[in-house]
Amino acid sequence: MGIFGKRKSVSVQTIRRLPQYLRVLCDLHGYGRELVSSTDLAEETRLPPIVIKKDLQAIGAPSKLRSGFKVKGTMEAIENFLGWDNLNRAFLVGAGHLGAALLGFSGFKNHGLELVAAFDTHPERVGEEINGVRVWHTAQLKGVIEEKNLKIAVLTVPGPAAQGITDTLVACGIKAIWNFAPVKLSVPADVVVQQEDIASGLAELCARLKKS
Amino acid sequence: MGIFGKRKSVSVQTIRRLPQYLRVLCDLHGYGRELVSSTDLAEETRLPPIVIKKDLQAIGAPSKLRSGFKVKGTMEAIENFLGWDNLNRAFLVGAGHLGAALLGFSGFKNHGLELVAAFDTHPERVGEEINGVRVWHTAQLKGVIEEKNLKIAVLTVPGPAAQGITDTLVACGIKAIWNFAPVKLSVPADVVVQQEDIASGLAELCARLKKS
DNA sequence: TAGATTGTTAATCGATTAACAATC
DNA sequence: TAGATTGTTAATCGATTAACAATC
Repeated sequence: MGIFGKRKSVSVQTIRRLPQYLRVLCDLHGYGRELVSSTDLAEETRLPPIVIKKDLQAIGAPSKLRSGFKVKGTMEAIENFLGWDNLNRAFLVGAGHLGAALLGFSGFKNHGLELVAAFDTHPERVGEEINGVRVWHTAQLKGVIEEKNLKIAVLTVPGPAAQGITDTLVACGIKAIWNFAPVKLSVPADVVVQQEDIASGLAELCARLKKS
Repeated sequence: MGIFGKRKSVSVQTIRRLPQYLRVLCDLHGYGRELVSSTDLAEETRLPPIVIKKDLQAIGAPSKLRSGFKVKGTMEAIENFLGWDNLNRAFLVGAGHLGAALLGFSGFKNHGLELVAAFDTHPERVGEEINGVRVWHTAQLKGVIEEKNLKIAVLTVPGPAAQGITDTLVACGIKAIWNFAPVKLSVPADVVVQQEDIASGLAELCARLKKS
């Protein structure tokens, strides 16, 4: 964001496609490819080439006229745009199966997210380590958050518990919540809530299945 | 779909919002409410009332002029539209943490999906029951699928295994795949693949966090 | 009646798509 | 040169939003 005011904002649709590009670029980079055209990327992602060209242009990905986009530079542009070039330390609340699945997903480190603590209320989970991450009792939330100065929460608790935990998180000064519970959370305007609703995907699947 | 040809198709955006409405309607129905206006629903979901009105009109939800939409009838309209009024039997491949999380999610029964089998290659998982669902060895895929006449697969295997399993599934005559692996699957045109990409949500969160 | 609401049509907005110039 | 590609502008399309009539 320069001194000349904000540039035209990038659409959510574009933002949500970026990780796809990043995965392909990462592979290509591994093979030693230096340039890639939008038609090449289109083949891999099965998106229209023009969409890809526009998306990459929107985030200012470097290119060579006539030859395509620079693989390494474009990776860096995406990572920089998403802030994935430095790690955000985050923590997880609700160390059930879903929580454990997320803790076990090593890919987050490449996505700017490092889970450094987990919380749960089940006595048999508290004190455990899942994938090297200590599980604390939820009662210790405030203390650990403040000590480690954490600002991002991943919420994988059962629906009925979500709003209560959220209120605590907000009181602790959390700035972002990635919510996997199927519940609309009430938060102050300055807290970012990213809702992950698995039912939406299922609905889409079912609708497409009916139509086909 | 009447004999006069297909009605104007409902947008994916609308489809993905339907489960939200269904949840609120379900609550209201539990309280005995019979009618609900789009402004009421807007308050609960924090979507613009006009969006809700349009969405519900698009699927032909019943209403009473001036009084709002009929709670029970609208629930039925959504469930019917999504095919959630009768259960689709499905199975899961990959009984790790994420798979176990999905098997443990009882909510699917209200969403038209019943997981009746799971598959994995880890010897210590095979033969187990997770939430009452038997885990078979992946080698038994074909036999079990045919015996139970299953058409819908939920894929929760590691990325590198996804395409291989998919080829097997396609050969078994599967019609739909709900894919949680961050991999674009290659399938014939008549197989529906619903891609669930967790990185998209994270990208959106990170972009919003940077902007705020 | 007044007011809140659905029903319906029109206007707006922005994402996608197309077109074509520039260029190596 | 010819061809493939980015760069850039314009056209299209469809979702969202607004407006207002009908009505109980």
